Amino acid sequence: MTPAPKKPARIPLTGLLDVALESMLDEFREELEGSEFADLRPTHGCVFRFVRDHGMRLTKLAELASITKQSAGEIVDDLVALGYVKRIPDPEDRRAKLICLTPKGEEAQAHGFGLFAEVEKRWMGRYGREKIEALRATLEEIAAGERPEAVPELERTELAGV
Amino acid sequence: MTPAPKKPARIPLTGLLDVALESMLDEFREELEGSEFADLRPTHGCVFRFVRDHGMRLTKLAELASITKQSAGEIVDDLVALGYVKRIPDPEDRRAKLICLTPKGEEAQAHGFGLFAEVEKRWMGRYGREKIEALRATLEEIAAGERPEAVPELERTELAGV
DNA sequence: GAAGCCTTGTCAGGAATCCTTACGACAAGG
DNA sequence: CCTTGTCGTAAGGATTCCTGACAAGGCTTC
Repeated sequence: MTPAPKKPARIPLTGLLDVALESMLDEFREELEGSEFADLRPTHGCVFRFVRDHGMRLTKLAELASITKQSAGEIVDDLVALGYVKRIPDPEDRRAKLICLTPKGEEAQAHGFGLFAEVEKRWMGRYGREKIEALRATLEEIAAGERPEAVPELERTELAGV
Repeated sequence: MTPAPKKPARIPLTGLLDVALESMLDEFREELEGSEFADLRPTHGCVFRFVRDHGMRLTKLAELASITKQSAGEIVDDLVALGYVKRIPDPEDRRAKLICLTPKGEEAQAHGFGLFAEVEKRWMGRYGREKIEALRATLEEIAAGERPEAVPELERTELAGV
């Protein structure tokens, strides 16, 4: 009588990934709401996620974020208006502009990364440090395998490890 | 010389979850495109994800999918027009209707679940059976902890296991 | 260096998705 | 009944993202 009466019908992994992702983002957004960067909307995240110190071209950002240049342009327009990013001419190509974080933008990025780290630590307390670390390790491997260009941080780490 | 020159700055778990989720969905959608159910759009997924044999009310579906009743209604309208679902009066409440899968809808759901199982098996070959199984186990625990109502399959499994 | 072609970013228009507000129909408790 | 709340729907709007087209600048080839 132990086995289930019907086939178990495993829930798709995508459903589990989605629940985990959305739950984590909910915690993040709630905390961001209460911060001094409450004027940032979810859409703006792709910029803070991908743009680093040296700046990035719009086309590259759009490619990484898997959106069109037009959409990326609108998002950047917003962030420029809010004072988080600026466009500077690309010294290597007079057509292009580098999207750079302003000091305010860098503060926001650091704050956001800090919030994410807090949420992860909280989940470690909730589900076990080792499980979350194993989860991260596996996900890093998957991300590096499926979409390495979207996780440049990992490449550096890999290089350091080799 | 082993430690990194700068702080590692861990990539947020949300970014990793996002890459894994989108990669998996990409594989799924590509295969769905080539199937007989190519007229299904990503938005329609929430219905097949949550509606089971006995049917479900619109309000409940909207709550599970974290969207408004109006949005859910539009999606259901679409699927009714495509012949995947039907609305039947709820015998327990004359205001309500139960959203049920038609035979075609059940075929599509089974096909979709099969595709997801295939993708997962493929990832097992790519990243190791044990890692993917551990990933699933941890994600199931997280999903049950963060949003149990969105993964009813797990409740049943838990009950059977207890 | 001129012609042709590619890339960069932008503009214009539209499609898709989801929301807020409001409402009629029905249910449940007094 | 009458009030209150829930179920589903209608109408209109906001957001997000897309397709198509374009000028400006770079790149290749002759």
